[in-house]
Amino acid sequence: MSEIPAYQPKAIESKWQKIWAETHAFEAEASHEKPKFYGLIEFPYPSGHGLHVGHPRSNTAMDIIARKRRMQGYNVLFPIGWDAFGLPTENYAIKNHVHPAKVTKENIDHFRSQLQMLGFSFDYSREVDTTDPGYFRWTQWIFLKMFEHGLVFRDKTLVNYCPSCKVVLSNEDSQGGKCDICHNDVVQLPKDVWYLRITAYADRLLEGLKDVDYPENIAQQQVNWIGKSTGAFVRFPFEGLDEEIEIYTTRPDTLFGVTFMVMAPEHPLIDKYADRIRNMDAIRAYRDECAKKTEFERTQLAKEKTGLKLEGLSAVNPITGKTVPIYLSDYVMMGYGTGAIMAVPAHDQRDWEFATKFGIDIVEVIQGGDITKEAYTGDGVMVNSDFLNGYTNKKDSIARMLEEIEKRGIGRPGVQYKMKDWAFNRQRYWGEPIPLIHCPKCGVVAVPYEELPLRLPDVDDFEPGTDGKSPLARIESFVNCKCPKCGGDAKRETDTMPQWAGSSWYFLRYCDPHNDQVYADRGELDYWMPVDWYNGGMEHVTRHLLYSRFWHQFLYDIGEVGCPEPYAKRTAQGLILGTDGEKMSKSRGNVVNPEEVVDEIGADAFRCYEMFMGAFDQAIPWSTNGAKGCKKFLDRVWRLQEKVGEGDSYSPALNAAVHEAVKKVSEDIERMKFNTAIAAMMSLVNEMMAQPAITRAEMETLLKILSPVAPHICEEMWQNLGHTEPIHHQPWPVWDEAALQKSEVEIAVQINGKVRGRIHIPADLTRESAEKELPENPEVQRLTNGKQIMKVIFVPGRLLNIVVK
RNA sequence: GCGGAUGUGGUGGAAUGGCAGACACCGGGGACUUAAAAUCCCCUGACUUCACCGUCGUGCGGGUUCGAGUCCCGCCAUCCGCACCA
Repeated sequence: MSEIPAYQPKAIESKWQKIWAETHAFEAEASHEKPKFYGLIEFPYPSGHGLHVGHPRSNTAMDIIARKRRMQGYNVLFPIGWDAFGLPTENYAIKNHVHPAKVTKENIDHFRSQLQMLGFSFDYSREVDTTDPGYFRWTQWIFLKMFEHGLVFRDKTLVNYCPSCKVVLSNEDSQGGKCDICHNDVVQLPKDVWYLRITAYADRLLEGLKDVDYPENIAQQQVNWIGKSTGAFVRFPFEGLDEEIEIYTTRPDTLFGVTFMVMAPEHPLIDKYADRIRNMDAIRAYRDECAKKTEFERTQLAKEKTGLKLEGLSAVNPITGKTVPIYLSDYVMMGYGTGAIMAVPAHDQRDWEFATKFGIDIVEVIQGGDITKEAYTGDGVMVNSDFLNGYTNKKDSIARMLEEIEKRGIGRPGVQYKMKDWAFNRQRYWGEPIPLIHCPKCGVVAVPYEELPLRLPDVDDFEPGTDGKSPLARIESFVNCKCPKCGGDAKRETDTMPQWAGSSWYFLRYCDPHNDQVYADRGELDYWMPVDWYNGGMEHVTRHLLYSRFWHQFLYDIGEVGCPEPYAKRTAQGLILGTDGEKMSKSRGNVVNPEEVVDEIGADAFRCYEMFMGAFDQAIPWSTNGAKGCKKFLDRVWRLQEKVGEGDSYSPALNAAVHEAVKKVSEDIERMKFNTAIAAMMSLVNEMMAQPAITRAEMETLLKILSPVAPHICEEMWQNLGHTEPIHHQPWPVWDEAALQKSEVEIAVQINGKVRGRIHIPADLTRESAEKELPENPEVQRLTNGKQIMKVIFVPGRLLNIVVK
């Protein structure tokens, strides 16, 4: 035992980070002999602000798992890269008159150094950057494959448009009517837009969830977002016209209760028959009114139904032959179903409200509620419904009605999804150019594969055009080209891909990042894929996680990858909040900078606190004092060096405690219970500190199980013990169940379920003999105090409960 | 409205139906020190008590059980996501 200098995290950490870099310590092995482990975190968007303490939570967790896997003998792929296209960089570039490529490079360098400061065991040799032409060449390649297979199409519809960012947004990017980038209100505009047909994969995206290990809330959120419903399309003829209007309903069995129909204000059939409609002026006024409403007004304030009747146009109920009036109302959306509904006010609350306001008949077809007060949506006996009368079961009545609908040829069963096709083009500069060409003769033609990558032209004006076009549209040399098919003059598509394009397949590129022949060698893909464990944020569940599953499923379908789902297991971390319990943001001024924390307590203590502060999947406020507590813990670990003796056994109890800690830490890391794993190590260290001496083996085992959490200090102490091989090459310790066994245990004695005392008993006492012998124990005798014993319950190692009268 | 989660000391949080509050933070007391920092030791859910003992205690109300923070039924509150989705 000798004098040990104080723990100096700064020196130790930079020393080991340098050694790891020089020895390429964490690069995946090229050989495919070992079992593999592919651990993934969402690659960061390198913003100008750098990291705050929330970002490393995911990285630290997966780093711990990756380090443990290496020690368990796996060939580990734990890569890092940069999701670097996107609007914040472009906006920064515009404001400061620098090229986004330059900003991106600076930001990446800053991010990389921040990550290295924290000692993550990334394989930096496999870094990818989505803005690198060598990367986005393959983003464009996959896009063209989709184009080839009919998954890319152009359509003029109402789209989400952010007037502030001047871009069209997907549904996923405009959730809640707010722009995902600037959080301003999104408006609905009719526009020509490129779509990816993600709805063709809606069922696959649902089905695939059954074969992967996702937490319930993530799977459920995807299910809700996809929003599958089954029902029927039914056609109602217009009275006196050779034209039908189709509706979608989930309750075709209520067809006899239809008393009116409602069309979305923008429904195209209205314009088609404008000359027959007598109140077109009023209709146009109503449309204008609806278009002006914000999302908030439409959903929150519009409890009161608005609308008006179509004069001069009505429909016929195809099952009853009765005339049905048609109304216009904005509670019916053009973007879902067919943009028109059959209204059954007795059994749909929205229809009920509308009917009540406009004095329309309400006809009951399902008994069980009071339809004068509100719509009845429960089950009941069907009435007023001809051949359906007497049905009591929803499933049966729907099946019967579907049969009838098909027999009469007035409709068909059908499925609807809330999820919409993915609006894929952005009218901005800093993204992958869409490799399509508009030829006046041939139409839309793909850029030939051999011409990829289609590079971004170098310009110095990135301002989005006022005409709703991308800045690329102003560059003649880029726009004008020859049609690859006919050789005639043609023009390039000038929009770029959305932020989510590059991230939809990056996990595949990591498998073989430097390949310039294919996006990744098939042998590498077959070895590494699928990702074994993917951790990330909840905010990506209905965007990146859905999009990338879609791209991967497509690649699987065309035989490019060998597994149908990209991620075998997905987990998500909770947010780290500011010390005030609010979400960290620059505007709130509660951002904690990791550099300052590391400067004060070191990266190891920082990592330790990130994992110790609370349950991994819960949101937790940052505590500066809590972080310091972890520094104190590592100080104690460091001082343990003074206690390492030459003997090979000092305390059997401590030896058992070491085995217990190995077991607890091994199991807790797998369950992402990092907080209790660290608590177990703290307890062990406290116990060790209380000993006069500990053995070298005990010290070494502690260092091994602590090393994934606090790698630098453990490498240093490992080296101080005289080792020349690094600790991350050591095998993960195993615990000995036998060593956990104690000869004697203390159990609680309960009387009628309340703890009254404690006794020491032999650990191997069987239930049978315990229940017979223990009531004789003097302490138990004292507690039962001569009362009549009704029942004795013995839980080995836990307690004895005596029921007395 | 629909879906998901959460509710435990002053704080963050532990707890396969089996000793509630592990492990920390904060706070209090003591040791060491000229002093401070660091470190070490002790106390720290509430009420009662000098102390032991005892009583109460996991959002609220019921229930199941020898035994409930945990399971069941009914509420309340907070957070997140979606939302006039036919």
